[in-house]
Parts: sequence; C-alpha cells; structure tokens
Amino acid sequence: MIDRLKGFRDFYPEDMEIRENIFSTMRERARVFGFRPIDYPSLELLEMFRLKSGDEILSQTYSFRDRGDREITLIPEATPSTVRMLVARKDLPRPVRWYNIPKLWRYEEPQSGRTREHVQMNADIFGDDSAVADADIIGLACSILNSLGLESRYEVRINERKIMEYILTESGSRNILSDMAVIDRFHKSDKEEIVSKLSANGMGSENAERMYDFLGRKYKINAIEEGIGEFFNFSDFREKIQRLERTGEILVDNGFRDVVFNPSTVRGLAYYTGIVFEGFDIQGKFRSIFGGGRYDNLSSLFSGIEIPAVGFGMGDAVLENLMRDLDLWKQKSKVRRYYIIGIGDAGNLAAVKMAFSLRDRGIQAVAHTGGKNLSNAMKTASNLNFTHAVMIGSKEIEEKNCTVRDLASGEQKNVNPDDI
RNA sequence: GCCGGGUUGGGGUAGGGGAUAUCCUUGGGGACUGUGGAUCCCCGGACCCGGGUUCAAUUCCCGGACCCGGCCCCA
Repeated sequence: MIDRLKGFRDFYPEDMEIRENIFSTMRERARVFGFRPIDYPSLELLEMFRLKSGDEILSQTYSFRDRGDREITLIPEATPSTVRMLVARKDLPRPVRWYNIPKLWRYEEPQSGRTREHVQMNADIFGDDSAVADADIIGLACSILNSLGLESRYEVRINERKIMEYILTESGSRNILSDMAVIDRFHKSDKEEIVSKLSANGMGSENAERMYDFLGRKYKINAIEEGIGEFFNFSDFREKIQRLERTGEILVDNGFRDVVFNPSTVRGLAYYTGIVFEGFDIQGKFRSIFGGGRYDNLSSLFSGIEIPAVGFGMGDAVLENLMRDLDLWKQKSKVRRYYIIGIGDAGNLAAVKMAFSLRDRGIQAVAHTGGKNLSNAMKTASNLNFTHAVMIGSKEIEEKNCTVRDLASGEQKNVNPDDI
C-alpha cells in the first residue's frame, strides 16, 4: 500500500460529482456577473509571495530550489499570480473581471476546514474603485452560496480598514497594524486579553474598554453611522461610512439581506486598503466560508502601476463542512442513466447498439455485459446507481420497442428507443 | 512547530497477554437464464510501523506515522 500525503485528499466519484456541481455553479455565477476565466501555474517564484506577504508566509509554503537554483514554490494563494498576469498585459481594457478556481498549497498542520492542498475560487475586479464593484464582488460570493442552497444560512460581515485605522488613531493607538491583529483575534480571545493589549499599545484602558464593546457589535448596513456614533464622535470619515453603507444597500436592495457591519472583521494585517468582508455560517460552527476586500496597492508593489482592486477567495473545505452539516452534500437532481440489458444473443447486440444510439443523443447509457440472468443484471444496474434499466429481448426486437424500468419507482413500460 | 483524542479486512464493528480474531456490509466466483433489483452455495480480505517488557504482545509500555479536533499563523 502506498499512502497518501498528510493533509492531502482523494476524491472518489460520489464526492467528486458533487464537487463538480459546486465548481460549475461557481463558474456559472461568475459568468453572469461578467467575470472571465483565467489560469496560471501551480509553481511560481517564491519571491513573488515574499514581496506580497513578507517572510512570514515562507515557513508555510511547499517551496524548494529547482535545478536552475531558483527558489520556487507551490502557490499558497491566488492573488499574486492574478496580479502578475494583470500587470503583464498593459493593453487590457479595464475594468477587468477575472476568476479562477485553482488548487493552493500550505505546509501547515491540517485541522477542520483546512488541508495542505485545497481548491479555492477567486474572483477579482481591477480598475474599478466604485462601491458597485465592491458590491459585485460580495454579491457574486453570496450568489454562489445561494445557488448552492445556503441562502440565509450564512452572514456577511463587512468593515472598512480606513474607518478602523481612523478610529484606532483617534483612540490613541500607536501601532495600528499590531492593533488590527489584536482585533482580528476578537472572537478567539477574552475581554481581558484584548483590553490589556490595546491599552498597552497606546489607548488608555477606558478607550480600550469602549473599543472592546464596539468590536462585538453588529449593525445593519443602513445604521453604520449611527452605530459608530454610539461610541465615537467624529465627522471626518462620513464619506467612507457612506460608501460602505452604499455598498451594503446595493446588496440588500438586490436580495442579499444577510450583510452586517461588524467592527471586528479586519482581516489580519494583509494588504487591504478599503472594504474587508468575511462570510460565516450563521451557527458560527465553522471557519469563514469566504473572505476578501479591496487592495488598491498591490499592483504598484508588483509593477509600479496603480490599479484599484477588489476580490474574494472561497475555499472548498469549509464549504464542504457547512454543506455536509446542513445535509446539502448530495447530488442536486438525478440525471437519467440507462443500463441496457440484452436478453439472448440478438438482445445483447441490440442493447449495445441502443447504448451507442443514446450516447449520440447525449444520454448516459451502458450496456450490460455480465451475462447471467436478468435478476442479476437488475441488481448490477441498481448497485451501479443507474436510474433506469432497459430490457431488450426477442419480444422487444419483434415489436421494435424496449422495456424501460424506472429503478426508483419500479414502474415499467414499453417504449420506442427513440422516445427515451 | 506545539497540545488532546484516536487507529482491528474496502466501509462499519466485537474482542482481548497464549486457541482458527467476532458480526454486518462490500467485493469476487458459481447455480439460476424475461424481471424474486432475489435466493442458495463457495471464496478473498484486518489487529498502523518500530522498539521495549514477557516464555508468549494484536492486547501492556515508549517512540514514530497517519486520522480527527485545537493552538500558532493565516488564504
């Protein structure tokens, strides 16, 4: 026996068929939102990720030196490659809307919802700094989840990095990035820990207490300004707040109601420059289903060209956790699959012929080859998950029809093969 | 990298310092040849790996691997 690598997964047909459904839902939703597919290598220069994320990420990559002594790595995230492709084509008319569903790798300890290899849908809009673009990105993520039957089973928490930076500064923070990291851990830490860390970073304990209370809040998207006003009074950032409210309103007005403003959603350190968001299951059982935000500086880091950008990533692992939990991990509608059983020599010939003929019409059909008797053939049809068994013997050949049995209901009728 | 809990045929399990390791299911073969998606008969297939204790280890101890979950970190 050869073992599979730790943290990697095999997929057998019963799961793979469901996964393919999910991926085609993602592609279809992306298509109607105006996104076009791209793809890029699974191996890239390590330097690209060092540039974006610093050395921190390097300890978590599958990286090595190739025969030309280049430091290369299996890609741990999608955005850098996408941006690399974008800035390499200066002729592209903007805005650019791209998506991809790549495999990504991280060398870390596997746990629930995270493996060493996963598939993550990514969609980005480049060259459009509007609130509509922000709303489209979140809307696409929501639209995918809704199409998968997850409507009202998740909520999207949104926030704005600039607003948080401002509030932190006004509250006396002397280290914005480090405080963002503290805030990012809001749901994993207790009050004492957060308050003391924030206090130590510059804001007094009174401000830190107030900040803590603020972080735990959730507001409807049309009440962000009032919500913030309960804790802080300032007017300099009305514009940013209004923009965030506008983004939220677009979503709510178009049927995506489960969007809330949540101050503790800040997405770690990262490179986000505007809106940030994360989707969670409403029960709070799993890790985030998707996450993303606006990152207007990344392309200039890569090329010196400034191109505004907003995007999200949605991994397959948490999605599977959630869908299994809600009993949605199953084939949506059963496509017809015919198992054609010939009886006698003439019947066997006719069965094979009929299988080819059905396939020409795009219908899945397999001719029984096992011999034996009819009841065994029926058992095979049933075990192999066919929806219908078709019987052809001398009687049918004479009458130019076939006997079709619905294996779920047991109903049986004689029909002309062309009418299937 | 760290912490906790696991590991018996393909899947699910029983058991246990000594015997042919239990049961269900799945898989394979045969009988049966127009519908009992049955039935009957037969056959495969497992104690995660290494070391220790012991006359004897699948069972007890230690280490490792892997799985599940958590931490760190984060997509």
